Amino acid sequence: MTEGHTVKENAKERLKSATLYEDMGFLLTRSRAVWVARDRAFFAEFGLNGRLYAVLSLAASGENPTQRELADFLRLDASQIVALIDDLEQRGYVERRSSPTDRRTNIIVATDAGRQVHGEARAAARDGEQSMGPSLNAEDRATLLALLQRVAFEE
Amino acid sequence: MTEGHTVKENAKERLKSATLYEDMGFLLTRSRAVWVARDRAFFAEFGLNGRLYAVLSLAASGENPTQRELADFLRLDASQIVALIDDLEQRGYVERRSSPTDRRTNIIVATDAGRQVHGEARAAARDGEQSMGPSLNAEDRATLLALLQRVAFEE
DNA sequence: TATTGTTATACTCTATAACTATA
DNA sequence: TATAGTTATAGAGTATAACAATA
Repeated sequence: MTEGHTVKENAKERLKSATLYEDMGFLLTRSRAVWVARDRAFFAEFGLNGRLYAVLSLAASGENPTQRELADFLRLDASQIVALIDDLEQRGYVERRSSPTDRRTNIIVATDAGRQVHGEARAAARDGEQSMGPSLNAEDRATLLALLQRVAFEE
Repeated sequence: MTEGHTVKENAKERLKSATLYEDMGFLLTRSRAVWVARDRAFFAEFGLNGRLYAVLSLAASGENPTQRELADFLRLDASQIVALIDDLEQRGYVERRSSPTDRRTNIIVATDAGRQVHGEARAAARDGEQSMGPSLNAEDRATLLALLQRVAFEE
């Protein structure tokens, strides 16, 4: 039993000698999976997931994004934004406001309820990161954030 | 036209003021999407995708992993490993060898052809990163890699 | 009893194409 | 002609449950 556990952990360490352990694509994939699996629990408390949270966050930013701008920023197809907005709108968290200058475009803004939920979900995720997150100090965290911002928005 | 492009880019910059731009989960998700979209072209040349490449890479590592060990290292369910190995085995890139000490377990090893393809795919991805990748210098890249290794394997 | 590999299933995410109404 | 939003569809990725063989 304890031996089994030890063997399994040793295997995990052993495989770190593989070239894959230096592969950026693999590390980004595994890091993201670990991170969102933890976030999921905190967001589920508010009926949200990562994508709904992201849209709500931008809607609550005060920048009045259009659906197209949401799609570009989140790197999702415009068709996916439709379903996400539909969902949040039905719950009364965001509103579609037609632009006064271009009747094709919708401006997405968070309602009071939407801002409230976003604030609570954000706090829950932040607290969760502190209690269960990786052992990154403030400096490491800021460094990682800055590097990811460059990779994420290079295209 | 050029104005439209400018407006769109400004919107993207404008939304960076949102709290989401500091959100680790979002940045990991977007970084991964950007990275694997680029990798996809290089891997497709060899009939591979990110997950097949990862399994092949571990099979070619010389560490003789079992299917269970592959699942743990890649953070995939054991049932997903079955299909990936089936695929690679049919192409003659890996073999299932039953363990001499435990008849339940399969040890996965790359064939000569598998090692060959893995080497070529790895070189193509590396070259592609240099020509199309983010403007990270060697130090930034190493820093990012080390931080991601910690996040990816914290659990 | 517990673990390895396996099959099956459902759900989410992602990628594409085509349509409409406006510009 | 081009763009914003929408609908539809198929494929890839992910999460769970259950089973047979073996430990």
